[in-house]
Amino acid sequence: MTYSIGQLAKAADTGIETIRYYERRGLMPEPPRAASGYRRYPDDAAQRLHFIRRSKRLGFTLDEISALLQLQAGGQRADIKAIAEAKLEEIETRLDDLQRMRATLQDMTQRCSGHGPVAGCPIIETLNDNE
Amino acid sequence: MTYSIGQLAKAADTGIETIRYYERRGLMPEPPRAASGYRRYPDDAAQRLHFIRRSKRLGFTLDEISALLQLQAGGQRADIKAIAEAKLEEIETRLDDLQRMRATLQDMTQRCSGHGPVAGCPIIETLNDNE
DNA sequence: CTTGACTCTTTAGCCGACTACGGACTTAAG
DNA sequence: CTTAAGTCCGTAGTCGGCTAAAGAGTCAAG
Repeated sequence: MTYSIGQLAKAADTGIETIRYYERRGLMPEPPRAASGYRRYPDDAAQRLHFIRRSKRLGFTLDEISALLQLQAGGQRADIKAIAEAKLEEIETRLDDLQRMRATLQDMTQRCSGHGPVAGCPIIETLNDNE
Repeated sequence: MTYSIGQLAKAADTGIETIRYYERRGLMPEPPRAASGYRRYPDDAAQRLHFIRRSKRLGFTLDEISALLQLQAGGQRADIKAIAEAKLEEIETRLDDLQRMRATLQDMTQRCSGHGPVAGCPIIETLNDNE
């Protein structure tokens, strides 16, 4: 069984343009074509596309996903793990940043009554504090 | 005392180009010019730029910062608070997303020995799982 | 057979926030 | 006075990941 690009898109919940974009980027291999020039995707294309989408949801960039796909086709487990660990660290850094931002925003909104004029508003005052 | 654009940039730890960009965007008012055409910033320009940078670090977009600056110059505290609360929610959503990503990445990296061939690597297997 | 949905390619645009470039002029330090 | 550093302006490029549009050809249902 083969998929048209539209069927494949539906199966992976992406857009057609996205699939063609992945092809241009080298993430999806060029599929065989029908006589008309239409792409005819074999079964494993869906699997590959799912891999890409799932990796993306975990925060991997398309370049990183490229690397993962190449390693999947023949690489060392250590290399895969290294990429995942690097991503984990990256996400933890972003979490730390966001948690700090949240703390400040929480503090600001709690201290602001939400009534009256802007003069003396704790939020504005906090934003005006240098450092 | 006045600042040249370079001095102002240094004071707020930004680039000169950034300041001119903020001017084009309407975040920084157009300063008076010397006879040569050079920008001469009054003292309060530094304050305003600090406000912008600090807001940015908290996750506000330049458009949101525009709104905050306008409210600062004459608005209701409720409007300020609404913007801050919206940003807080946005950040909490992003935190939730990242925490889910972290959990999956942690699980994957812990289950992967990091030794041997890719075949059977838990990370790859997880990425291949549909849904 | 018709018609509407699908697909093709190439090229360009979008988001946000800068950042760079080039060529000319001005200022500050020595 | 010299010279290096600063500044001017306008335009265009960057990053990542799509997304759109135009215009033509193709497929599937009725």
